[in-house]
Amino acid sequence: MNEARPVTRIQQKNRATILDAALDVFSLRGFGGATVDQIAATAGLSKPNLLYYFPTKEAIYEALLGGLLDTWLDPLRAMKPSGEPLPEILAYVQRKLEMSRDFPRESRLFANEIIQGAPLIESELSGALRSLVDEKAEIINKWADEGRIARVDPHHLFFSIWSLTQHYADFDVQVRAVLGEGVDDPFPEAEIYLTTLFTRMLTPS
Amino acid sequence: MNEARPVTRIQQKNRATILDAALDVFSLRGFGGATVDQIAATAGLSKPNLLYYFPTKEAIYEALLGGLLDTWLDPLRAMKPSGEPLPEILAYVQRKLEMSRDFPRESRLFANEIIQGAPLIESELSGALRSLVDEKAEIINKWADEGRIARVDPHHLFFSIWSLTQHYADFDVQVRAVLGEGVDDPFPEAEIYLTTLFTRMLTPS
DNA sequence: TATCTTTTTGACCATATGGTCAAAGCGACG
DNA sequence: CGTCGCTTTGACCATATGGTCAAAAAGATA
Repeated sequence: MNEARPVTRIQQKNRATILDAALDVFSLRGFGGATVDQIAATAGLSKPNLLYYFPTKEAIYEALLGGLLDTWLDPLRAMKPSGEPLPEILAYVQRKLEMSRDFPRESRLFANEIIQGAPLIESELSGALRSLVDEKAEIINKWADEGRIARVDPHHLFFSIWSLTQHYADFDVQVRAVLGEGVDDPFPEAEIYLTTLFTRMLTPS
Repeated sequence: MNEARPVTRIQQKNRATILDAALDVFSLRGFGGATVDQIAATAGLSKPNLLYYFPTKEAIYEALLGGLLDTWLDPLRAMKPSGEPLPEILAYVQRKLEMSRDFPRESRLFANEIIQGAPLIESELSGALRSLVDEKAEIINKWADEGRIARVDPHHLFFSIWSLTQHYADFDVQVRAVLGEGVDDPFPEAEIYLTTLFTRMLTPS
């Protein structure tokens, strides 16, 4: 019973290679726009060989998306009611911004999925995501009750954190086009700006 | 020389129908994921008939995208240096939010294009878009110089306006999933939240 | 080295897809 | 009513695409 899946070295390596290549392709073209041949070529494998590791194109996509939402929410999970309100929130913003900087492909994959109606993860959105957000929204409300931050709609606060941080990954091309050649890394300025924004908005008057 | 294109009633109607159907399909599936058959079916036309009005799938896509950026920027153009700073900016935010509410498909089409690297409009991004933004950034800076708003990075200010407002169109599914069944229109609350956010951030301390 | 399992591949298949074309249908106008 | 130009369509085509399969190649194991 020990080897239901005989995960060999080769399998581990090739699965990882395939998923990495698929992330490249899916995040750039979306599910429908991606082809198995493109993924196989990017991975440096023949198409039948790729299909030896994953039975279908859907299976690759699902493997990528599975757990992505979880990873995406880890920074929010880390927001503790015991901490100081503003630093906790700013830390969350910063972690999300770091994810946009370090994992832009994952962000774009996620964005693509949502824009296209989240056919695969809608249940998770209204399940796990929603309950986590509701739970954390309570914390925000409690902090506001205590006068430790200004009162804001907690759900829209989270929306704003998501959109502001993910924008730098998803709309990277636009950001760079607008900032021009002179700016090769928008993230340091983004961090300053977002810190200012949330500090000013949440500091009790 | 009056009728280089003999735009008949039928042509006008069918072109409009096709573009509307194409907007449905492209905004939901992206360029690569959309098929001519889907568009034709949505438009209620046969495929050859559709291709009588637009020579290729690309042509339909380009027709949709052409001018979309322009329309998208109109609210920004309306921001006048002669007005009161905060109301001008809040009006811009509100107009953008209204566009997300009233034209979500256009917003998603645009988002798809950018996420996928903006192959078609990158030149416009670093051309027309960039110069308009630079011009309006000057105004923001001037207002800050005069102490009429708090100082912020104007480019990132625009990024934040775009991302916050478009989020409600592009990530609509997620927004609704998180807010739950009880909320059928997130926009009124969004407007309040965004007004609060930008007011608090931009009001001079 | 011989054997057994895992991995890789060339050849192949059915269907989907973007696009063409000649011919038929239709509507305005003299 | 007949003609002429615009519109529509069924049939068709080449290529792309997701996926299969039997057999060869390459490891692992004894």
